[in-house]
Amino acid sequence: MLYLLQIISISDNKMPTKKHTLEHSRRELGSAGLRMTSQRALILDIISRGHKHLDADDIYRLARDRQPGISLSTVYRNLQALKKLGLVQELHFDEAHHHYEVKPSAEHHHLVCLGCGKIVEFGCELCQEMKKEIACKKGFDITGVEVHMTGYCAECRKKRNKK
Amino acid sequence: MLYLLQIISISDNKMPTKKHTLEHSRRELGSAGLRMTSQRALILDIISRGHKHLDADDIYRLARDRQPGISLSTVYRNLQALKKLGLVQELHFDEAHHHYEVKPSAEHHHLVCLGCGKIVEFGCELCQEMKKEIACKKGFDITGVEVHMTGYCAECRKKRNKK
DNA sequence: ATGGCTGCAAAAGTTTTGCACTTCT
DNA sequence: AGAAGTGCAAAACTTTTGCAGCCAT
Repeated sequence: MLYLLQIISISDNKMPTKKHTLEHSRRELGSAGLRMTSQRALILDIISRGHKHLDADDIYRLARDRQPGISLSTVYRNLQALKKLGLVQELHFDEAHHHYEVKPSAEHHHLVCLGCGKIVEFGCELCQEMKKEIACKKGFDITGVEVHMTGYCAECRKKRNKK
Repeated sequence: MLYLLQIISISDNKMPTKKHTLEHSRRELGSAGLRMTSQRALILDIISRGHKHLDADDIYRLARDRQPGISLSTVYRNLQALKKLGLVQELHFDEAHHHYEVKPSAEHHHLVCLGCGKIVEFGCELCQEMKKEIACKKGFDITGVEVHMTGYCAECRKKRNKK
């Protein structure tokens, strides 16, 4: 499976600190009848710290470093729960990997280099316009936008030309 | 795994007929040292006819209806070969399914209703601008853009409000 | 003829589930 | 207390691979 998760923008406008997001998560969990367990907190922490793109297994291994007994099922179950809750959001990348990342507040998208695999994030004002346009045209209430571009970065283009 | 394939836009401006795409495919295959087999043709035909979003298994079952001996490995191998060749392109949707669709000529994107699962396709001129903007800002040569929006369609909104 | 392709079966990998036990609230 | 959560192991899926024979070119 290949997808990404990102923590949805914290809805208050203050700088979201770790404490904020943890408390926020706890509230969200609570109001859904779910609990905050050490595993859950650990997983949330890993996802929100890790500014890299982590997959389920990466998260599992990182979690195991800090809490050796944790099981992979727990990771999967929690990713699913958090996703369902809306605390975490799936993105979909290339074929073989699932990654996870934080999205502190601003909506951003991904640009993947097909040469070196580098992932660049970018913000985009046009997306907002696009969203409005499509919402209007199709009569949808749009809740999420994900833009995924692929191409070759400057360095890889240079390398390619040399060959 | 969850991704979509779509036949990349036929590069001549004539209305792409089945014959055209098949010949085109054959040429592309040939120049890569690959062959056109009955299975390959069948799979290509299924993908290019099926205007629905089919996953690997759907394709397998449809193929089996017409050629009972075909194997799932063959479907996978072909999807991969066609993808590598660029005759087919992967998209990434929601979590649990892989779909395939045809993209006759114009770039288009997807809007998924979270209520009823309906998938609406849309074209978007802003995307071209967006592409240019990002290419320029990040120094990339951009080869593909995929936009994926989620939300609720008019009907599902009505239903929701009634509740 | 010869190198790509296929079917079959087995393997590899990822995600889900059943169950008994534990732990938040 | 009671419901949600956990670990473990097994199951369910999806995708990939090895191999012997087949078939486009």
